[in-house]
Amino acid sequence: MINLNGELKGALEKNGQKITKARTVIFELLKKSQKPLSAQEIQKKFTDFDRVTIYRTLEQFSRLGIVSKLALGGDRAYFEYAPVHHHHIVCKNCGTIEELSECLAPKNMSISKKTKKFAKISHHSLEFFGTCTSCHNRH
Amino acid sequence: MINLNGELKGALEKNGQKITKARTVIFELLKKSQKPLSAQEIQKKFTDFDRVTIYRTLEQFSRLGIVSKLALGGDRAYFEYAPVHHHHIVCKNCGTIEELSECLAPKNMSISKKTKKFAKISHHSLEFFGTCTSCHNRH
DNA sequence: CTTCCTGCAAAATGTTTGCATATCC
DNA sequence: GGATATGCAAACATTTTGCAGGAAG
Repeated sequence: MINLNGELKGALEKNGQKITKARTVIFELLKKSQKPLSAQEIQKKFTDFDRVTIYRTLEQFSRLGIVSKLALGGDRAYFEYAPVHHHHIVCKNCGTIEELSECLAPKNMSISKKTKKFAKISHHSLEFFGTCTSCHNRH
Repeated sequence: MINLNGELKGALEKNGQKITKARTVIFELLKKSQKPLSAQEIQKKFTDFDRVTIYRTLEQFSRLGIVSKLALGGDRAYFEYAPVHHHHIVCKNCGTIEELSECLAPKNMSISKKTKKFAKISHHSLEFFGTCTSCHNRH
């Protein structure tokens, strides 16, 4: 927690927003997590913060572009610190999420050529679904 | 509506489930739609069906594999009749959805080689986001 | 006439908003 | 001290569940 926060501090100050306990610890948690986290998972770690604070913080981080918000097919949103864009595999059975290293999707440019109705492509989401080994073995 | 329903009829009968008005018209609507529809959009077309019936029907179709359920980043689910797998572009501003013709994602097999934790990959979701021409022009 | 479906009411879940108080700078 | 954050309560939106009456085969 020493000064891993330069990045966060910069993004917040640029917008006249304050460095608070909640923002710092939530950012740290996302940064060290090996997988995307939902608001509830974060809340479970920090029961002393109200869930509203967690939602507001995550939304803000996503707005500032310091974390990404993912739609992984379930009923809730996931957030991850992802300086390098990548994809995920989600277990249909237990929800386990694994990250895949590099971006495997076609370039936005090649998509622009295929659309009639869009002026600009800004990003994409590529997620895989399947069965993780432990659910698979457990039959 | 004459006999476009062979497909639906077969899938329902195989599972001892009944062919009803709601199922028939919702299936027809999805089949002729050029884009994925949400439960609310369907309800708006068929105000005489309860929204619960619409949710149950869509969930059933998705379970039977005759429609696909999509997570397009918003807060609700979308459903489409998609005998041929494809992707979409969604306008970040107005939500307009355009279909892209073919599948552009890497083959599941090539993904299997990249994961340590998964025994099987069953499907994927690839969606693009951007600004549609009409939102772009409207500034 | 039995089984499955639908509507209604109610609940569950995830997320957002309003406002008074607390915290940051 | 002034601006921004937080907690609490309440609202909201989407989706799910329970149950009694209705339609399908």
